[in-house]
Amino acid sequence: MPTPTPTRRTRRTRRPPEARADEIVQTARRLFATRGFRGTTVAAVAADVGITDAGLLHHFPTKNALLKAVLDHHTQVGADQIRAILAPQGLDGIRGLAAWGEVMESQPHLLGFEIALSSEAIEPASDLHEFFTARYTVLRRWLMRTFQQGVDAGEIRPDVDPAHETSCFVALLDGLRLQWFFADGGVPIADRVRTYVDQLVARIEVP
Amino acid sequence: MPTPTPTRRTRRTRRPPEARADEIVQTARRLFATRGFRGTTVAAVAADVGITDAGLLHHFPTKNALLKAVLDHHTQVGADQIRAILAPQGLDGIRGLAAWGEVMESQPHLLGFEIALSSEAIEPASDLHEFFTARYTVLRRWLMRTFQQGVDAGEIRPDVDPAHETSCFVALLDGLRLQWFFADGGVPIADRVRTYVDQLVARIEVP
DNA sequence: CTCTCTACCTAGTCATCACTAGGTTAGTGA
DNA sequence: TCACTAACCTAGTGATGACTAGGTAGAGAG
Repeated sequence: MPTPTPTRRTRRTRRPPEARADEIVQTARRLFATRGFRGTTVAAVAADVGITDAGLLHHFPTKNALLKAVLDHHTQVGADQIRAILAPQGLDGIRGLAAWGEVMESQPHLLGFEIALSSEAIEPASDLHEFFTARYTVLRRWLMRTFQQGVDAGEIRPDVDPAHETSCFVALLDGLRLQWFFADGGVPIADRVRTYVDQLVARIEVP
Repeated sequence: MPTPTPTRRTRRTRRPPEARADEIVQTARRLFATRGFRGTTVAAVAADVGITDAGLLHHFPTKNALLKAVLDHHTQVGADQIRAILAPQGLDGIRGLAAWGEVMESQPHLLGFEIALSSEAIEPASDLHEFFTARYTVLRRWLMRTFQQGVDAGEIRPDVDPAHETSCFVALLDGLRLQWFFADGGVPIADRVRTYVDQLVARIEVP
């Protein structure tokens, strides 16, 4: 038995930096989603991409820089989705929320990502805290505006409280996300959201 | 300058093992709530108690043993609360859920605990995953039974789906917990829960 | 073909942290 | 008062993981 695991010395596949950086961010997002930020090692991300940890740190100088890039990417994607769903105004916008559950179900890794990171974002000092705070603020502002449009247009009862409805709907989404992971047998997120929105519309629309 | 930091050699305060173990579990729960399990070191818990890490490991042989003790304690306390709130049967049990928000608001450290640990519970292998799964199962079973009692007693409309209402209520609680930490200015959890339950009761009760 | 630039590697360093071996002293019971 | 148990301590060990210094080779420019 000669050399143990010869491993075909240095089969390097060199890639343009931008493409490699994208690949790293995608992989990191996937691993963060299952093991969290602290629970994911730089080496693990690098191995999944097919390079070494030192190789990865050539693209992102520190682990925190990688986190920042992942959060930026995530924010970008999330904002696009929010915009798409909340494009219609007023009550139609609210009706459109029924589709949100399907969006969530189609991207389970995305669900894990936010759960995994939310815990590490509790201490107010962290980058993560800022990220989550910003995300909530944006989402709530969009939703509240949509409710308010409906009220102003006379489609929604004037006694409906946009702040309350917004809080509850966002809470529903976050809570269902958790159940997706922990309830045995799985929770039909899309069904739950659709039914909730149906009941919501029935309750708030002007007859 | 002789000895640096003399630190009053060995001011040992020795305590009976049971009292010390309790103290350690309480402290660990508090630290887990802000930094998570991975983010909390054994030494940090020990220092907060006033002993060394080795001293702590005399009471709990490994960090995982400590986690298990904390989870057991948490489960005990949580189960007592669930039982107390869901003591009334049927529609009255549902009406009683309005008080849940106040219970949550009165124990913010308890909120953090579950958020902090839920993220590390995503991977199905961990002790934590089992803990959360069990917790959800118990809570859902209690709630579904209460809804079903109401339907059977003719207090709740027969077309109400207990599984759906249960999912949504639990999701609301979990989601509000998150908002408690991330929404600027804070979310009035108790108000949100009470209003939600009022609307729920109005929607499902037989006229 | 050669030159150069840089993506990537090898081989470390250093800090952190769970855990251990063995000593020390505070209480407790006789 | 005198052991004796055990709740602590000191001082490690080894594993892990972020990050670094300096070398190597792939690929486009000329």
